[in-house]
Amino acid sequence: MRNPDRELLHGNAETLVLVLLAEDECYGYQIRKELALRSHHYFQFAFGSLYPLLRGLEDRRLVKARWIKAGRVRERKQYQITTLGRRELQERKRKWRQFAEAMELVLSSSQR
Amino acid sequence: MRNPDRELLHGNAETLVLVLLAEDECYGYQIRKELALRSHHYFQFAFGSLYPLLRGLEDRRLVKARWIKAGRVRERKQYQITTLGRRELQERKRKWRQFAEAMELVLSSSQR
DNA sequence: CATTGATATGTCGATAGCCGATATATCATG
DNA sequence: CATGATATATCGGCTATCGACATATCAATG
Repeated sequence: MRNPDRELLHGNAETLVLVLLAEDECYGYQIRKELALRSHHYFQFAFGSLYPLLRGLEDRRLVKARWIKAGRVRERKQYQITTLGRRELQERKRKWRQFAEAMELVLSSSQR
Repeated sequence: MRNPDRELLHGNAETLVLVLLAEDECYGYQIRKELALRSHHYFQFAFGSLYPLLRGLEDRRLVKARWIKAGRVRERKQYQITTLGRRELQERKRKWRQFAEAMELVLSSSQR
């Protein structure tokens, strides 16, 4: 990806993808563009991260996929979030905020 | 560690340790306790993470260490942050907040 | 008509960071 | 005398992310 700090992304990449899919169905390439847009170009997912990640979500039934061919030979694989995926997203959002809160507690404790 | 979500910690463990050392010198076991305290028991570093991490900071000259023997045979290894370490901490804090901001941008974008 | 860049999906091996298990040793408490 | 807290350390394993590579189409530019 050329994500500015790849270690920080750890465990959050799937969350970000699920956020988009909770809104509307998307295909891989589009997800990448949309995440870049919404994060003011902070997130720039590597394809080597994105496609295996989507496969993982599919295997765990958090999303389901179908191929769309709109005149092109190389089709798009469109993903839709499942009910299970929505539940997972809620849980992940909660955990992220909990983590971020704990981080801020420590980071701000030393500024006295 | 039994950290609630170990993936989320990725890349931030060193930052948390540096925060404490920027305030006052500490030894490993103490750092673990203090981080638990300040994060309302969210962070519970594993020793298998903590000691190699401290060694890494030492190797990169972000901290320096000395052995303290206060009557005990098993001594404490006390760490002090260096000037280089303080610079690194500022940079890491900045990057963390940048990352957290990008996360929130995406997470909140779907709540319309 | 040829080249370039954007679109589009995918695999594979490498890397990095954190953890569990294990080892060792002292000291205070009950 | 046993247990739990204190204290440091190593080693192998896991998992998420990434870089490099492969493949293919289509639109625009010169």
